[in-house]
Amino acid sequence: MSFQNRKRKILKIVEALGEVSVSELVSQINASEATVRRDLVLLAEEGLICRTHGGAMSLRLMEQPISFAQKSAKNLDKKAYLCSLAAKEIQDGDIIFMDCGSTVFALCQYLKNKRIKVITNSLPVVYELTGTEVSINVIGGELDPLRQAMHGKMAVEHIRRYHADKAFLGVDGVSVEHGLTANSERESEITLAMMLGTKNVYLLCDSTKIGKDAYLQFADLQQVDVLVTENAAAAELFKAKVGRLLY
Amino acid sequence: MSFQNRKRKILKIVEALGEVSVSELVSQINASEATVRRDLVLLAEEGLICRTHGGAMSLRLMEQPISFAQKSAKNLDKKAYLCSLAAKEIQDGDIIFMDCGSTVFALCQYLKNKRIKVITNSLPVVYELTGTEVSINVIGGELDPLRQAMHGKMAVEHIRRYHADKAFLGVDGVSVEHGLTANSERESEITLAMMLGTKNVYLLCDSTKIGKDAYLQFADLQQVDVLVTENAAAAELFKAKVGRLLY
DNA sequence: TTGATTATGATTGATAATGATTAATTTTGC
DNA sequence: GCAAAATTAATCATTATCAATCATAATCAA
Repeated sequence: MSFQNRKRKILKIVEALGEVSVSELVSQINASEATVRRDLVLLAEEGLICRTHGGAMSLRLMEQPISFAQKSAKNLDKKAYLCSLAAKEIQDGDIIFMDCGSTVFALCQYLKNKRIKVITNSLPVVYELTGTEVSINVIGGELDPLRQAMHGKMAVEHIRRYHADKAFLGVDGVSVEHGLTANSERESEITLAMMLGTKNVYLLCDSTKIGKDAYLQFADLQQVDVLVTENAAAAELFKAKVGRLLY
Repeated sequence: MSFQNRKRKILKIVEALGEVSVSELVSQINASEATVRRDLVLLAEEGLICRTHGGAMSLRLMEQPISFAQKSAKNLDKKAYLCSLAAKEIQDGDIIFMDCGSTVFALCQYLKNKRIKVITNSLPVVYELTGTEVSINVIGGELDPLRQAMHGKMAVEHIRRYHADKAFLGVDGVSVEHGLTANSERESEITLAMMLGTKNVYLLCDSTKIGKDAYLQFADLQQVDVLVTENAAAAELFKAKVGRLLY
């Protein structure tokens, strides 16, 4: 079998199983351990798989699910900046949706003295805003313990019942080509429901998310009224696509 | 299994459960204690988890200093006793309502290892049960910052959508003459809604509540299936009025 | 054909990962 | 505050895996 063919097969197997051992590949493909190893090294150099001790892993599995605290610590100054921009758009009396992204969470600190109503499915947001001027409406539903947020059918229905002046939303990726993308279907349902229940959709996006595509496309750029980011250059890419840019 | 994959799994488990023991990880993952420990050390060095004596914690939980457990220290032994009674009534697979009283909150500690679904409007209950075996459904609605619970029309509607096997409820007062009474109208709405959506209504009542009347009567004793208390003498007063006594 | 080149397989010493053991440390119960 | 119990870090032995090397076979050009 040619190298090209083996490479294809190996990639397929790795993607299908997530993780494979060298010996497993040896038995699936008709080749010696030495050959399989050489192939794996080459594939890893091309950045197509992740080499592990004993075999290989798909890159998909490699991206570690970082914790919420970590996520919110990441790019903190970027987030702080774009959140301060976003916060200026919020007036007393506003009713706003906030979803469960870490960027959106960073917005909390700018809201504490505002007399607004926040409707959210994010427990960290709830914790952060309890005991402040903000009045909170918690979106009910099944608790996703990993994301510390409520998801599911009931949550979506809850959102449908309300109408907000503004929605502040996060995504896992946004690009001119593929619009808004997310890694989790359940999470994107929530984000989408909030978009539909709001006059002014604000997308909070630090530049690490821009140009990146996550696995599920769930909305178009046309549905975004204001794109808030900290990177002017990145923002300009979207000039014609979204209602307004804020940076 | 490769280190990468173990790392992923460990992170996932830690994030989902909030806190895990080494032995638990050992049984979930196929590896020795030594290996798990080494992994934990590495993960901790990367700042992805927080190493504890005996296991690991998610960073998220590390940051939450407030333990609602301490808040409800009043009549703790009484409550503990009657909660242990109540907990025995709960089987794996049950779906239960829990309202936002402090007595009901005390029940949490007996539920952590049960494979049940809890539907609740109480944030302390949610916090306490996150990271345990229990699957949680959060009742949405307006957050009452004082009681740390969701109330209002939306919350009542949320409850109406569900049906539970058992409801564990608290009251501010209960007497043979005036039945179940509460100090807060909004809170009693929730309790009542839960009663209506359940086959088996358990009323958790330490003896300080018995014979006492709060300002609003919202339900009759006939609607209570099981009265759980720690005081046998007080309980006997209700013998003819409720379905069953547990003390 | 022949010589060079490449791909592959086999061998082997080196390296890495793991599990068991044990002494040290921390926690817990009194 | 001390002793018992639990947990850990450190060490070592074993095993699995790897990279390097060499040998062989296939491929190709001259």
